[in-house]
Amino acid sequence: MRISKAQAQANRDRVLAAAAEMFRAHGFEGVSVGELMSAAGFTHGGFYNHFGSKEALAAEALSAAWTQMEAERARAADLAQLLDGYLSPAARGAPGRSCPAAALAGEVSRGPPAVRAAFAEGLERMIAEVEGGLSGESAERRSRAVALVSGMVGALMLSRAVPEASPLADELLAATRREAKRALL
Amino acid sequence: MRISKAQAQANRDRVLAAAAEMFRAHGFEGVSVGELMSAAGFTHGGFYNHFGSKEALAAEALSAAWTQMEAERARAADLAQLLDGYLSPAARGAPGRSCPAAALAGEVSRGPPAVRAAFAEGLERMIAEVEGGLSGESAERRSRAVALVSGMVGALMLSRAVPEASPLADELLAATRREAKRALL
DNA sequence: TGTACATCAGTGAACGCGCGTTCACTGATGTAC
DNA sequence: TGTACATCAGTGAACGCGCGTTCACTGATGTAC
Repeated sequence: MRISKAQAQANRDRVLAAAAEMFRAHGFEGVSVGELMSAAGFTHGGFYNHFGSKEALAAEALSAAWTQMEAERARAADLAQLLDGYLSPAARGAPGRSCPAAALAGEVSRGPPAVRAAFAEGLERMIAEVEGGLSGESAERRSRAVALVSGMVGALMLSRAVPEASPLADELLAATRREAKRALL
Repeated sequence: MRISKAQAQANRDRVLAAAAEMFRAHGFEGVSVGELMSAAGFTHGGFYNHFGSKEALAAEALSAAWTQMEAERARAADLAQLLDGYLSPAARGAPGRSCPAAALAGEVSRGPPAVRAAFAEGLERMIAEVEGGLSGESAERRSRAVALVSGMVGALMLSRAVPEASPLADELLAATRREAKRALL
């Protein structure tokens, strides 16, 4: 049965939103087209009415995830607050709703150019935002922002890779929070 | 045809070494049992004479990769040299022969407990080694080492995820090298 | 030391399964007149 | 405004394929006597 254009667009958005969350939670390879469509409330066959391939969706979902994360970041008053949110146990336990880089960097590094480009675009915006929260001379700020973002992403990833509820898992988050704040002052 | 015990052990080691490299280069899911055995010079059927499952091999190969990386690290005279090697374009281009954490953290975070345990064990040794290269008061050293390792792993991963040969790819490596060395002094 | 037999590493065909993608079909929506 | 027809989003069966794993078989190695 055909559907109104507005409804079709809304349905497409539902699939994209499900992908942005599920890909972060389980990885690109950990989610099938069928699971994705089913989570959005459809059967798998209609997928190709909206997206050219699973790979094309991956790039688009990655961009959507970055956009969503920017809205989240905008709620932090300053860099210290952003750090506390980013490196929190809550973020650790909700990969589907937190940083795309921490969730997907590994798969992206083995992925197609379109996905890598979407990844880099969002990462650049995150670096720019962190840089905006730093004080000091300009060239030095950029370098510090890049290193800080690397530390944030690395800490969150490692914290998730280590056995759940191990002391090291918490230590990985706490150490970067502490050292980063020390450097901010 | 049956084979001598020594030969069988050597063959098992060949498979394990191939796995330690190929898993890092292409991810656990990016390498099939058949490809693995073929790279080691065998047909796929014999795999289960040596390993209980692909998953069991993953845990063992991860440990092997960490051990190999420790031998590599031992060649650095001090922390600055270790940083330069770890965050080099050469390491970036050879994931199969560099840090298991930077190559596999994402998949490990969605993996079984045995794999996560093997991951954490190697990571703890890396942290301890970095801590040994730091000066200052003890409790503070540990925290700095944990944050430093997070930054190193994050920078290498991100550098690989971003489009090849982009300025950002080099910048990610350079910024953490620079900021980490500044903090060492 | 020599002989007979059990063991088991490696081979390659076969298995069941889930995957991404295709396709004929349906019927409400959009459009031409 | 009403009518006839083309369009196309969603459905569900079907496709070809590669995967992890199993299995019967081979024949050199290891072992018991």
